[in-house]
Formats: sequence, structure tokens, C-alpha cells
Amino acid sequence: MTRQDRHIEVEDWTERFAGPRSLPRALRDELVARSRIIKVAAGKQIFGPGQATDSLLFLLEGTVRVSQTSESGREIVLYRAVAGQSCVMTTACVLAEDAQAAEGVAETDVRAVALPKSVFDEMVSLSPDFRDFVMSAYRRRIHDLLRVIDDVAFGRIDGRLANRLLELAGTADSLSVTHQQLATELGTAREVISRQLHEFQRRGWIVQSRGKIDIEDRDALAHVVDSV
Amino acid sequence: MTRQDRHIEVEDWTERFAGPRSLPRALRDELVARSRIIKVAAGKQIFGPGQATDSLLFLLEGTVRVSQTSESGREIVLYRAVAGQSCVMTTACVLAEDAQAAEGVAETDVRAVALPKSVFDEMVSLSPDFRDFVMSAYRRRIHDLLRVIDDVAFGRIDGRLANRLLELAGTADSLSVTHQQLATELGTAREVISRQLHEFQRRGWIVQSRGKIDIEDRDALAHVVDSV
DNA sequence: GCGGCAAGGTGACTTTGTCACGGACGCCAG
DNA sequence: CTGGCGTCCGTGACAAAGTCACCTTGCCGC
Repeated sequence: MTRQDRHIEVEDWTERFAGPRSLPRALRDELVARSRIIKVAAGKQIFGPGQATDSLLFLLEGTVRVSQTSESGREIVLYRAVAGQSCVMTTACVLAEDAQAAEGVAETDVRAVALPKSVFDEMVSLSPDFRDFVMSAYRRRIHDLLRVIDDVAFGRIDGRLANRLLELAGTADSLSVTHQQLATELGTAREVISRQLHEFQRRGWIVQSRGKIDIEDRDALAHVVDSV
Repeated sequence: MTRQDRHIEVEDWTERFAGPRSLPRALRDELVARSRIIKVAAGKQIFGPGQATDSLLFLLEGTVRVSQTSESGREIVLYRAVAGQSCVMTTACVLAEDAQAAEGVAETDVRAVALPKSVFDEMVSLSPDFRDFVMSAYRRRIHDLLRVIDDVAFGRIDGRLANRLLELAGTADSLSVTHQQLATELGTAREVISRQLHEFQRRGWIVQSRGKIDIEDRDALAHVVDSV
């Protein structure tokens, strides 16, 4: 990456995250010097237990899946950080400090700004906009976690599964995913997913093939989601 | 409360939460004028859906139980904010902004500083110590929520119940609590709790009477907690 | 074609949640 | 004291979800 490219990137992200109004020129110049743009290939772990990071990541492109693994080895997806949404801070900072079993994995190729903690602190103190951004990021995460708790504690898995299928598919009507991956999404066991998908297929809502699911009846699936 | 009392309170809490070092005299004086000490009786709701608050609470005395209720009416306790611990900010701010189903209830009589949002923002921008305090409060909450998710998704209820019994009892070996209350703590149904307690009693770990549980064998209960 | 491996299927069983009761206890009015 | 009433708790039958063990099927490289 040339120096010019890098400068362009920085101009871009400081305006996106901090707001041009409240970020003094001097501070921005210092940020140019003290941050760097990193790329992570799809599938790589970005943060996780036993991996102390002292920088925070701000997504420019790609999505990061954040999940938690229990002692017994079972896993559940907590949320996704998606570039382009309002909230693009991976909570590396939060989760890395607990030596918890939370980890973040790049789901696609990821491009992000790595901001050292010291710089982060400066920005928080100097830029009200940046501060708002950080606060709303935390709020958003807590909101996501509350949703997970509600689903896991009170939701039925048929509805939760139907929901994930529609979410993961987006506008497409076919998605490549294994039963095990879906089980991990929902924090349950593969057999449970297999049985539910079998039932969905029996009803003609989906068609399964190895590692792939075709959605045949969106409305029926959507109906299951909120019938719960 | 006399003017003198009030001043003492303020001296007290600003030093506790913001650190004397980094809070300018002028700001502190303004805080004296712009905050107030409130009291809440045990059992009263402090924040909840449909109750917009524009001030934040910092606990001086008492404990606040924060729980979430699903559409179906089932409830689960998310965490407790306890005065005297490092983290005493109720997340009214966070949870109130989502019109979510999270609510905070005073478990004991509560005394707290009510800080208007505008003053909160000023303090965040002016005091690094206060900022750290707020950040670590958020971290702590997220940590608590991750624990809840782990328990609900992967934990067995016998272990979770034994854990709550020991937590709620503290050092006492008797606690006044109904099966329904315990069910709410764990986000499950009363019948489930009744059956488990029946089993605990059969094994001689506890003795039940109406609305009351006597702990007979702490070690056995503690062993169930981590056998899970 | 074939060996090996990951994906998926299945049955038996346990644990947890749901539903519909009914009985027990405390408390207060008559 | 007695009859109601509300809360608390017990229980059985069932449904939903998770666990365990083992099997089959499709796929890919050789």
C-alpha cells in the first residue's frame, strides 16, 4: 500500500467515525501516524481468549462473527459486527479484557483500522462525536446480548432456526451452511437442527442437499419466527 | 435533608466516582447544584419499559435487581447492581434507551445520586477517571450478560439453582424465598424449581418450609455447582 | 473405483418446560 | 371457630429439547 493510499484511507475513516467537525487537525494527523489499516482473511480469528490485543478494530469492510464457547466446548454466536452498519467497532476491547471464552472470527475478508488503546483514549477525551459513537456501540452490543438471552431462555428452536435461515440467506433463496454451523449459531446440538430441518423439508418449506439449503417458502418460515 | 448534609453527600460521591484529582473545582460545584440525592423504597421500580428517565443513577446504598421479561411474561434476572462494589452505575441509560423489556427494581431501600444526562456528558468529557469508571461499568455489565448466556444456553438447572441458593444465602444458612422467585432468578418455571428443591431435600442438602429454605449441606450444593 | 472423511440420519434415553389440576397453609371477616 | 380466599407448593401426564451411540451417505483426491 502506498503512502498516498494510506492517507486516503485515514481521511476516510476519521470522517466516518469521529466526525470532521470535532476532530482537530493536529489530532487527526497524529492518528494518521499512530494507526494502521489491517486486513484479515476470511476464517481467521481476530480476537479471542489467550490473545491479548492492545488495539481496537474499526471495520471498514467485511463482517466479524463474535461467539462464546462454554467449558464443555459448545458454542453460540453472540452477534455480528458488520461494516457499513452504524456500529462497526469490534468489542475486542471489552471482551479481550475478560480472559473470557469470547472470540471474534472474520466471516469474510476484513479490512479494518487498528487503533492502539492510547490513541483510542485520546480520541474519546477529545472528540464528543467519537465518544457518542463508542457509547452507542456499547449500547448496541448490550442490546444484542439481551436479545440472545431472550431467545435462548424463552424462545423455541424452530422459530429461532427459521429466523437464522432467513437472516443468513438475505435476499438469496439458497444458502451454503452445514447443520453443525447452524447448531453453533443457535447454541444447540447438531441433531436438534437436523431434526428441525427435516421437519421443515417435510412441510415443503426448504429443500436440503449436502451443505446447502434452498428456501422454498419464505412466508411459512417467517410465520414460524413470530408464531413463537 | 439539610443543606449541610447534602453538601457532605456530594463531597462523598464525587470523590468516590470521579476521583478528586481530575475533577476541577468548578465542575464539582456545578455538580452539587445539578444533581440530587434520591431515595427509593425496597420493591419500587427504578427504571423499566415505558419509563423514560433522563438521569443516571449511581448507587450509594442498597442493591438493584435488573431483569428482563419476555413477551410471554416469563422473567429472568440479568444481574444485580450492589452499592459498595466497584461498579455502582445502574445501566438505566443503556437499557432505558431501548424501549426493551428490561427493568430495574430496588431490592433493598436504595439511596443514589441522580445525575442528569447533560451533567453526565460533561463529566465524561472532563474527567478521565470518571470515564474509566463508566467504561469499566459497561464492561462489567457485558461480562455479567455473557455469564447469563453461558448459564442459560449450556448450564444445567440443578447447578444453577444450587449456585443461586448459595449466593442468595450469603453466609446465613437460611433464606426466605419462594419457588416462584427462584424460578424468576433463573428464567425457568416454578415446577422445575419445585422438583429440584424436592430432590435437594431428599438428599438432605436443604430443608424446606413455606417460603423458606434452610441450607443443611453447603459442600454438597457447592459440589453440584461446578460438577456442571 | 476406492479409501477416508465430513455431513447428515436415527433411535433410545434424559432433562427441562408446559399444562392442568388439587391440596395445604395463612389470614382475615363474620 | 369457621368459612372463604389468595398464595404457595406438589404432582402427573405430556411436549420439547439435549445427549449418546451408532449408522449411512455423499464427496473428493488418488
